[in-house]
Amino acid sequence: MLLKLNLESETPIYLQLRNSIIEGIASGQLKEGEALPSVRMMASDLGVNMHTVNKAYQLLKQAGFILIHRQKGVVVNPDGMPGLDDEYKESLNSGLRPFISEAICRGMGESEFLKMCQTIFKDIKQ
Amino acid sequence: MLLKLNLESETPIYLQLRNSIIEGIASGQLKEGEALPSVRMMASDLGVNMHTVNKAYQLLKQAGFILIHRQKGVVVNPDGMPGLDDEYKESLNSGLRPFISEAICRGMGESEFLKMCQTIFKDIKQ
Amino acid sequence: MLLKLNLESETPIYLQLRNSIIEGIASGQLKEGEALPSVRMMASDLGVNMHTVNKAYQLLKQAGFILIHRQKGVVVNPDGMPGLDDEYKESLNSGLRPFISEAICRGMGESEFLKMCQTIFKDIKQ
Amino acid sequence: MLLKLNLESETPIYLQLRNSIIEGIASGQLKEGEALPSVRMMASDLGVNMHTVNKAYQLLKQAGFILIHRQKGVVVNPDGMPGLDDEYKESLNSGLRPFISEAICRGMGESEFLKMCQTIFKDIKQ
DNA sequence: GTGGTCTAGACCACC
DNA sequence: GTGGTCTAGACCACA
Repeated sequence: MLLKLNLESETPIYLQLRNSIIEGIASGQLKEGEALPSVRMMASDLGVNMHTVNKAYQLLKQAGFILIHRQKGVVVNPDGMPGLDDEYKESLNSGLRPFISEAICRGMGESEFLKMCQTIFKDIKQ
Repeated sequence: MLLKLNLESETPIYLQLRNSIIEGIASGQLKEGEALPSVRMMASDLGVNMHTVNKAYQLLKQAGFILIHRQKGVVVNPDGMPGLDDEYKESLNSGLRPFISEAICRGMGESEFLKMCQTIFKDIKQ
Repeated sequence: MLLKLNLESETPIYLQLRNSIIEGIASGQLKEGEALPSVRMMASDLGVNMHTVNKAYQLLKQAGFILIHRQKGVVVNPDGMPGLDDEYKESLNSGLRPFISEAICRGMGESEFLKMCQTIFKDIKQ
Repeated sequence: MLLKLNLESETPIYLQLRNSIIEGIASGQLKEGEALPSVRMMASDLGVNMHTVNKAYQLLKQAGFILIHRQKGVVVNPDGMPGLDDEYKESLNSGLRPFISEAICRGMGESEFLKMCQTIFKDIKQ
């Protein structure tokens, strides 16, 4: 799996990394139980600091997307992904709200917005 | 118009402010041409620093949502909002992508996601 | 003579006023010895504060472009315009420098820049 | 590269700084990809506040002259300078107009004005 | 170490 | 009164 980082983006690298891995899982490129490169390996591959990769992994582990075994390394959680609890729905809601507000201001209709979402869905699932 | 800030959020205050004002415009609570409180006024109302409010205003000005007259103060852009240019669409796309990836991972179906968006649309427009 | 003000510009109104009057003289629309509206008159015509017009007039008077008689009112200096002293040349030089620097950075050639100046010359002189 | 500031000038420090850096790029003293001092470093060098330097950097970043990496610091945009779009030409035109008007009033001929521009061009490019 | 954010308080230009 | 500029000093996120 190829990870794309934009070192000049406003988004911190560790978040880009987190997002890329989640997108990899969503798209099926990373399957449950599949191994991920070690922290050092990925850091070296991407040319970023080890701490940066570690931070992304810790975020993913804490949310339940991956498991980190001291010896066996890092794997996509074989017991399934974290679910749709209320806390997540609430955070998703808060996260989307500013995007939708701005879209309305700029004159984007609801249907156009939904269409864009559908396009992204298709694009991720391929 | 009542603005709600969460001083303990990870989102910087000036961005929360920016988002709240955009939502206010989207919802129609703030109409084109309507005046906004002066930087000092709003800062005092919200209990934050003048410069924090100013930063939010500058962002909104730069994007074309508001006009800042040196003396007359701040008004919602009476000539209409910024439009749907490609640059914006691109940024919207990039911004939504991580949310959709995570939603897919967590087992949220496309229809459920779209429904949530529709709910937010309704909620903002009231 | 019709003065055009942009109340939303970054440039202070009194400077826009000063510049417009100078351009009027340069273009020949205002001739030496010709009368200008009184401070109150012009302020009322333009819908701006009296002090603002006064500030523009004071600037023009100090530089020698106009004369202000307590009774007779304001006239374009009938004894001719201020000349090309070294101080002015120096200030012109300093003022143009940033424009030329940026033009170079953005890839505008010297000839293209000079052409733009010539166009402005023609446009003012008509 | 040596920057000269005039703390008593009417031009705000952050603008002087912006102009100096642009002139540095135009003259070739600052090359594309070259690093600039950190905000704190430059502030300390110049004896001004960090925020003043930051404001200049933010202006330059927004216009596309430099890139700001959160950790690596500031560099002259290695992908080249911003181009000659219509918006810039318009602003250049508006910026030059008052200078040309005044030059005409003061009896400076078109050729003399163009000559001065050429001199500045040479002076910057060296 | 870097830039990002926030505060507190000051003076000035403009109208 | 408004926003614009500048200072001084603080804490945090990031790498």
